[in-house]
Amino acid sequence: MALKDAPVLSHVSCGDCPIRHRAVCARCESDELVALERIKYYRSYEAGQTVVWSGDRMDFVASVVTGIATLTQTLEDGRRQMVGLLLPSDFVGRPGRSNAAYDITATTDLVMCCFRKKPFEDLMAHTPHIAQRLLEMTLDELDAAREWMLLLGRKTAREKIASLIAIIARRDASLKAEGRDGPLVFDLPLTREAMADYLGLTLETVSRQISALRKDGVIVLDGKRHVTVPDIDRLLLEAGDDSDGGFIG
Amino acid sequence: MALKDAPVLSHVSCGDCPIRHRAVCARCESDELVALERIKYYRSYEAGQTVVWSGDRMDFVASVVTGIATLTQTLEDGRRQMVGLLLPSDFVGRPGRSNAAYDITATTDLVMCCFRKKPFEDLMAHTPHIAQRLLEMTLDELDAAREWMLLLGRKTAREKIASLIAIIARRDASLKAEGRDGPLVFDLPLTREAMADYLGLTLETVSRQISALRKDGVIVLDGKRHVTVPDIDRLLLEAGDDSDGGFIG
DNA sequence: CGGCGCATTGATGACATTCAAAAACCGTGG
DNA sequence: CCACGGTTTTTGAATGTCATCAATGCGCCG
Repeated sequence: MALKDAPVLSHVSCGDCPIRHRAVCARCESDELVALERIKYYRSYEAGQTVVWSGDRMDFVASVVTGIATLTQTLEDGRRQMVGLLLPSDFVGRPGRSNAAYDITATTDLVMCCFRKKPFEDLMAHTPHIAQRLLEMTLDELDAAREWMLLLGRKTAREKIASLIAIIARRDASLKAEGRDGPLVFDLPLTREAMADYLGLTLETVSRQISALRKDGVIVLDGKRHVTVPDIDRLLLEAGDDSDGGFIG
Repeated sequence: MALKDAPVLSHVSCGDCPIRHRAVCARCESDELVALERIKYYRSYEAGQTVVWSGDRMDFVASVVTGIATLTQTLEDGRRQMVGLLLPSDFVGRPGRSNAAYDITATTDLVMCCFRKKPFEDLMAHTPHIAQRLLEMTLDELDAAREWMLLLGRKTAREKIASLIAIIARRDASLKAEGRDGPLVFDLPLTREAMADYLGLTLETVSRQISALRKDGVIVLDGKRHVTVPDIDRLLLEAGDDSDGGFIG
């Protein structure tokens, strides 16, 4: 288990950072990195902990180093919708805004590399490489949000589940950089309830559709969380996406 | 055929541009504006025309000057979801990408201020004010997309319609900068079908819910498109949003 | 073992979709 | 001015998908 006794990690050199090449600092030269290094600090959260509540003052921005966090919105009567799934290297918070717009929750044990907002903004003004990278990341997130909107607005429950499993499978494969084909094997990092919040469904429907995909042989389950995808193309077909599961040039 | 007599508008000075203070050029100094002015050109499209198809090569970026355009995604079987609603001053296209990710359609007559991508990217590299503004606009769009995700995933048909009308009403009021209260009056700039694509509904459901809101006195219709909102708070209540309809500090 | 959290399964019903038809609207041309 | 055809919108009835309510099962830890 994770961070029992280390709410703040010891200082890790940026050169050794696992997200060095993907995070907001990806494009920085070594002198820029030194400046970032000077103002950074780590925070960790246990699975289930809330990082900030929507509307609360938030005096820092951060990169996810390890673990997974979610952004969610809530209607007064309790209906919840996840609007962001933050994986390692993703950026948290918004320069130029002082209060959080969403609830941020750690769904696994989580470590973030934080910068107090003011110093970060000042640094950004002098460091185009940071602003450039942040723009690029934000545009990617916008694309992801739009893909997600298609899912929420137009896909069936079964397609939603298949899509989510495909997304997780793809991410996992890219991380492990596995051999091209052969069955994919991974763990679902989300509870049924979190999946429901992601997909705009109830947890019962999520459970039913997962069972259905299992029954039809699209996925194989070992326990609640451990998944094998024997045929990724079959899964993508079920997801209803454009043939290729495709990316843009 | 398309653009009867004005495929390219006469050159308008940036100083006189109606979106000068809100578009991607908003922060530019006069010398920066000159550089932009040198590479800009206008294009117009008639209502209903497609600007580009998803996947097509797109060698320019642009700002909407007047009119409304939409971004939509389509599943193979024809299900469509709008993922962006582009109003005057909104930015179209993505620096660093050569092909369109979405269908872009003019839903009204449309004028755009275009920049060929390469010169724009070069200019952006030397002009932090443009990149800064673009980042800010992209972050705003991301927030809007997330609000939209909540709508798509969790709101009922009636709430979706009320939300859309509220969004249009708010935008319209901010444009006309009207007296605080008193009934709001405006036109819906979208067909029932476009609303359905926006909201993840069928056009029949859109029609039914609009009728229901009319029957309940939440809105007053004059013809198909002309709307009066006698009580904006009532409408916001129907939209199911956070009490204030609110913004973040 | 017993209790707690998470997940599955079942029965029922509400809400939105689908299919179908009628009505209202718009521009055109007589 | 009105008639006409095409398009958009409204309305109706039947169907289906997913939500809701409720009970049961599973795994884990004290």
